[in-house]
Amino acid sequence: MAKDDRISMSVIRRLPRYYRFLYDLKENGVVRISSKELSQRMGLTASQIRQDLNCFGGFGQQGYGYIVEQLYNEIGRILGLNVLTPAILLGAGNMGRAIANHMNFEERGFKLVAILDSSPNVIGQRIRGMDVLPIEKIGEVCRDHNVEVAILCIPKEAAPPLVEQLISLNVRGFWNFSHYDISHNHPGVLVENVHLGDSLMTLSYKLNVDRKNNGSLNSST
Amino acid sequence: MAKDDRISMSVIRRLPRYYRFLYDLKENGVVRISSKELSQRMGLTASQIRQDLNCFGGFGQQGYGYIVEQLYNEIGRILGLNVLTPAILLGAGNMGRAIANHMNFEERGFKLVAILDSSPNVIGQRIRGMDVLPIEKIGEVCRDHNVEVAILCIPKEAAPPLVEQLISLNVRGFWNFSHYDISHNHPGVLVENVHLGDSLMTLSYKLNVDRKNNGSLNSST
DNA sequence: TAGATTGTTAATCGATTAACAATC
DNA sequence: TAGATTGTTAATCGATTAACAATC
Repeated sequence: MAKDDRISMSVIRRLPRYYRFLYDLKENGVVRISSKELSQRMGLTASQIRQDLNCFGGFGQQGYGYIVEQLYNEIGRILGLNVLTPAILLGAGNMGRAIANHMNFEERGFKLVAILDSSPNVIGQRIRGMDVLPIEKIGEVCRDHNVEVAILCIPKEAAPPLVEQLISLNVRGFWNFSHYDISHNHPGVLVENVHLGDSLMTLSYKLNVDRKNNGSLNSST
Repeated sequence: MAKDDRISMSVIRRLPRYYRFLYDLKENGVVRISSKELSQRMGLTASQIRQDLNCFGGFGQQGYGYIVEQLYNEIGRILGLNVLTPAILLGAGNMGRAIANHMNFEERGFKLVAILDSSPNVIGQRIRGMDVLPIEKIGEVCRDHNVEVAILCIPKEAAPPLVEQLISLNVRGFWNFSHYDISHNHPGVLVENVHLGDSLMTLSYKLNVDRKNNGSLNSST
């Protein structure tokens, strides 16, 4: 349904944000919106919004704008949220537990089917209605549930061999919270990195630049 | 110390990753590295690495390369990790607790000075050696510790008024895990957004594109 | 019809890559 | 010195913005 197969990541990464804003508009009973008004609310240019959307098709009506609910649904479909991909979570430490409890997987295109860990302290604990399974069950779980995605909330050192094993078990996507860089080591595998430490250091940088340009006119966003 | 004040975010966002790779090299006893070898390990071009580093100064030696430890320290300094900015964490739910326990703030340029929440269920709980304080103490805490940064692990609805209050208390940086978009509503304020839901939906998109280009030759990274 | 707003092409801007002279 | 590799300029590539004809 896409007009072109090679859509740039810059465009893709804006889609979830459009999706959030459209959801809010929808909830507030807004029926239609023009690229101009949406651009003002989101802090973008109207041109960019129209360009982005037209990568996937003409969802608007000339002279009228976009129907909020329809556009919301289209973007959800483009993001593939209608298909629930089976995923497992590896590592039930602080971060793993938070992700398991906090994320709304079903509304983001995933179904969490199991949580696994290697530590006897956490195996058997109950998280989000699931028993934490011993890591040894990984093969069984992947086979039984056709697991396609692994969420890595494990220490860096543990990552490399686990990634190898998971790939051999037909896992082809990773939501990676570990400090290990999967991407370029494994071409063909789909990776979304969440490097929280990197994000925090970026904020540190911004603060420091701001300090230098101190009392003066400036601030970098 | 920067050669130019306006360094693009594309460059900045690569710095933490350089920092991680250099740390590993350092730990493995590697003393010097050329842009070429680093580029191969990181999956970048050597050209890009040299361009990036030269935004901040000439850290290398012609004919030799870069001294790993020195470059590591320089990048740390550029990121401002030597200055510990006082920060508070708002919201001691799953995500807030995970962030408090999991993040190595001191090595990323921050010092976590307090955790606050509005729910009687969590107020008084002990997290990382700190009692969770009632949200009403926010003014006192900000004043006493010269808090510059707030980490938002709160629901979307709670964010807007809190952000206003925090700005009036001289908080000028946000590490934002909430679904509320601070950035363009508050120019001049420094924001680093961590939209985990957006990241997850992006992964969903990649999987779906891959499904379409199925058995065939392709996969988008 | 007149007014509004899209879809799309063209112009601009920025980021990445290539090339090479400078120099350790 | 010869070889290696940087720092930096020039060329290319991609992404954003502007403009406008198409059309609801």
